[in-house]
Amino acid sequence: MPAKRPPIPLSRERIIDAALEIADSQGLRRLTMRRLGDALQVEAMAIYHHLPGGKEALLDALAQHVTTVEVDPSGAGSWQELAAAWCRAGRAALLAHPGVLSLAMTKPPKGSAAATIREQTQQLGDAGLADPAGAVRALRAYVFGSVAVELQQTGWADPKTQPVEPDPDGDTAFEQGLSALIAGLAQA
Amino acid sequence: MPAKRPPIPLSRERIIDAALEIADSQGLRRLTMRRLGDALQVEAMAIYHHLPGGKEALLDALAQHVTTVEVDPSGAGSWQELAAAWCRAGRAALLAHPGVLSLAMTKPPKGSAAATIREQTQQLGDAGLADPAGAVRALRAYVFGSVAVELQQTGWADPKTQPVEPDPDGDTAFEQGLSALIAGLAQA
DNA sequence: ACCTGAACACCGTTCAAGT
DNA sequence: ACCTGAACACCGTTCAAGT
Repeated sequence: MPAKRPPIPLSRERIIDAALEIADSQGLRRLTMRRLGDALQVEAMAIYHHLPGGKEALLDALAQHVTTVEVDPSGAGSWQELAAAWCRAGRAALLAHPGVLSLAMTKPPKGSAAATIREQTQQLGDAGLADPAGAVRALRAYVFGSVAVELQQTGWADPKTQPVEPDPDGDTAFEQGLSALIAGLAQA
Repeated sequence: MPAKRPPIPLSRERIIDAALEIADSQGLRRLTMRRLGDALQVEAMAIYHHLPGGKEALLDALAQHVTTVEVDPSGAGSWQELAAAWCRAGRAALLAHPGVLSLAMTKPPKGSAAATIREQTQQLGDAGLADPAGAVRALRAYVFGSVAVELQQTGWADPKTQPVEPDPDGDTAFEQGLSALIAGLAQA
């Protein structure tokens, strides 16, 4: 008979991971401090010790987690390729955690999420784009929106249990719209 | 002293209007069956009589309300103008009720919302666009996303009380990205 | 037919208390 | 320092009961 395993100490990171798993598999509505405590083998109240802001801070952290992305600009030959790389990375991060998309789109970007936007703007400016701030705004809008539409279309509704299979239709639709938008930005 | 005014009978429409007002002014998190009942001068339980699906049905109805739009195609000379008209109408409907944007983007379109998509696709096909379904998907994505980004930028966060003032920056950013996308669709 | 009151299982969060 | 137990105000929803 195995001994009772010593409890892994709670941490901000473990809390966020467990919360993402619950939101993705059961929907944001079922992400509850008490359920989160259960998943972490701990009373719900213990969470407050590691996340002082309570549930609101947890939701902020989840939004930040799926909107923080890095792209290495050295691989891209033109601002068009660079913009496309940022968009693909952003889409992948959002699709990885469909349960918290609504938070990602709703919460104003803070911390690492805001840093992501600044870096993207900087890189596109360096790559020679005339209005990088406007472009980043348009590209972000497209990424958010296309992921939302894709999840609507694949039938991932909030409380369902469907894992997100990579959707070839979603891929090509995304790439087509993306080329269209980038082509349009080049003419502006 | 005025007499106690006779209670206006409850109706699905009054319920939805009151719910939108609460969500817009106080945030979706504070939209509660009990608070909704208070706003309607009625016990919360009375609502179930008019909205059999309970709160889930209410949220569906709210999403439907802000994603249902009509556009008269006779005013547009080209599919480009027609597409722009649909996008502006869609954006206006979403901006009118910022509190339920996350529902609009998350819930799969049903009923009149689905009908809106079908009609838009039909009209753009009639106007000569080659792949109307793909175009509508890209345009919807852009509208959803740009409204989300605009609301993030104007600082409308879920629980705040800010009314949505028309944002000239949002207007021009929207129009610029929109022209870019439509121009790109023309080349596809 | 339409609304209410009481009840149930469940929330988020506090606070004092344990170790 | 880190976690627990009990408590409080508040949820969504049911069901029998009122009118």
